[in-house]
Amino acid sequence: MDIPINLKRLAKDLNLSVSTVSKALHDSYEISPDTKKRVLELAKKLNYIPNPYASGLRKKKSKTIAVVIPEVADNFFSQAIHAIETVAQERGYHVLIYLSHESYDKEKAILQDFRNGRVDGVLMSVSGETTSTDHIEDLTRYAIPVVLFDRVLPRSEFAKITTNDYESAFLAVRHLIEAGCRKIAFLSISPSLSINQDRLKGYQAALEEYKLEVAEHFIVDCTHYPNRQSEMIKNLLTQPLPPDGIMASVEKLAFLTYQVCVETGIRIPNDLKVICFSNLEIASLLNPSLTTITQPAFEMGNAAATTLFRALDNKIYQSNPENLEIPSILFPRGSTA
Amino acid sequence: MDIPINLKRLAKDLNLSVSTVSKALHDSYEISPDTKKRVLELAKKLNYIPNPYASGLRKKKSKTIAVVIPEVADNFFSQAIHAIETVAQERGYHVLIYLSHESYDKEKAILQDFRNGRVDGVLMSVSGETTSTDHIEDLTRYAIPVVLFDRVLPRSEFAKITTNDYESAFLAVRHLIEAGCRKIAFLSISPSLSINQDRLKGYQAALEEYKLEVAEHFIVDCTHYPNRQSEMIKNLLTQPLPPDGIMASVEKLAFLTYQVCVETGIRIPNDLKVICFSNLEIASLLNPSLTTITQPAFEMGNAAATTLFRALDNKIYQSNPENLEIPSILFPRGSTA
DNA sequence: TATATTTACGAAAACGATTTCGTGAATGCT
DNA sequence: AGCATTCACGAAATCGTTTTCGTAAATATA
Repeated sequence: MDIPINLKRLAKDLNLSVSTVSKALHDSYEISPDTKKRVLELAKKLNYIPNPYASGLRKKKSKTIAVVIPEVADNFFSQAIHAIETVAQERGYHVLIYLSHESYDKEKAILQDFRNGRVDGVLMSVSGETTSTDHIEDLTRYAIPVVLFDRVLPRSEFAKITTNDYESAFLAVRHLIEAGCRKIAFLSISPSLSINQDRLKGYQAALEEYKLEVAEHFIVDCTHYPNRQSEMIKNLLTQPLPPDGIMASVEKLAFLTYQVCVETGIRIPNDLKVICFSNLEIASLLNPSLTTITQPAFEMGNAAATTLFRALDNKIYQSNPENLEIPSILFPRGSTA
Repeated sequence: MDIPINLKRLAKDLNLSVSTVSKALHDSYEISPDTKKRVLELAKKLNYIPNPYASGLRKKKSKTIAVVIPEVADNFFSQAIHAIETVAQERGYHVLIYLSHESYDKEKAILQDFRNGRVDGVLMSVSGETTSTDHIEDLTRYAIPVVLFDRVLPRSEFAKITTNDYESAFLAVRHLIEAGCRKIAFLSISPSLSINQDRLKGYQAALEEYKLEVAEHFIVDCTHYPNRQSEMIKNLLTQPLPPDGIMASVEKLAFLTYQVCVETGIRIPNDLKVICFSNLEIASLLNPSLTTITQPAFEMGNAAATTLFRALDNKIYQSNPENLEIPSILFPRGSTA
């Protein structure tokens, strides 16, 4: 069993002091070129890796960021993580990942743990239960920058990376209307999230613009009892006056809609047209191909990470928090033909 | 700007020594119940969080594991991460995530960095370029347990969590044969991976069992030039004597096959039947619904994490490394009807 | 030549928590 | 009462790096 190489070991082998070795490795002007060379050579030969806990303790920097998200099962977050990890790796940072499982309490506990130096910064998409910003402000009071992405808290003082949820929803509903829909339902989860409220407002605005009625029972919140979602959609679609268009706020509800339609014999797009926010690359391979509002997941992850690192570079945090909106793109496909 | 609470601060407020406070927080028998209560109350009130870098340095434990995977864009790894994070969270561990981007050099560099205490253990699925085990053995020489999952290195001494790739591939090809296929092609990436070799062997064995010819030009490796994969599949399918069945080793190649078929007018399943290893929940919604060999991604992630924690609990690492095989399940659907 | 400055390094003090060891006071025992 | 334990705590070393400060020797300056 090998024991790790540390500065003391290098110093002893080279007949130097620990401080000299440390300075040499940091290319300090205090150290002669000769000594630097000797040190670097031995360090390389013995494969010296600095102990991150020791230097983290001393420098009060962890070179680590945290990514806190509700779930990873979603395609959006997979792509976002991909982008984030790539940016972090380029900058020599490490990435801790945490799932809040849509629970505010868990999210809060996770953030709590960051207050004593575990991470230098945080990227977060809030849980469906999160409405308060207290737990996040707690962090920023310890000078830990936080960048929210996708699911953000509006009117908060944190940097935010979002997509144009309102406009996208508006355009999506207009797309349904132009395809002939007159009774359009809105499916969502986590109604308290601003992202969902924005989409709902876009939905409502489009209906009003076209003088269509906004019917309360066509706005379906599928948050609770995840195993009853299918049933709720079925009830919606099999009522006496069913909708002829579905706008789903999340991928999963569109898939459930597809399944319910298979079960009940409702034909897409003939009887019902479907559009949803999604990041599925193979939406075009579905039966029928699914019209999506595709969020720029990779770009948003990339922007979030870049913004965070900018905050970490300027020691001054968020004198002027940056809010960035990256537009989604509507891809018309078979489900709204 | 608040400054973090540390033991010194607690000690001062309580008129105690730092060591007494530390012991009280660890419920040491040396400390009186009264003092413990005082300490715990103040710690709670001031929201004391121990500095992980200080205690990590002292205890030589990071309470952190690393997950090293080739890509996260795949559904398999999303689900595996989900399981891993959940297990880790239960046990109070933190999860660092790293992408090797299918590069051996990157994978090696990532593992290098773990040699000085950054993590207590590693979960890994190797890159497509990885054939040597040296960089992993390096880690175990520093008493850092490694559990490989899904893409493992055969005949290595590390704990391994796999699925039954050989049998699954065999059954998949038999399924194609029973559905009427006689000219079955095998699509893969990363041919050097044992996981792919096992699948290939299963494919070959099934063909031999049914006295079908194993044609070299029906074994297509799409590893290089990712943007030529589509072209390679097209060439395969439009040759004079094209295959009537496709067995794809990874999800993505099946999707590309679908797209090529749309372009070329080849009908699935009439002209061509398709089966693939996949973790897509909505395979049944594709056009046509896709027959899959579904890998137990969540279970494998769960098993890998559990195995790693078992190794971390017994200080004795891998006196007898555990190999676990969790079977995949074949779901017959429209693409092989 | 005498003084000032630069060069190149080492000693030691941090960082915050843990742990070993030591010790005065309280308690037990005979 | 006299001795041995136990109790409850504090001092100090330790983990490995970084960084401040101090200082001999070498060089530059007047």
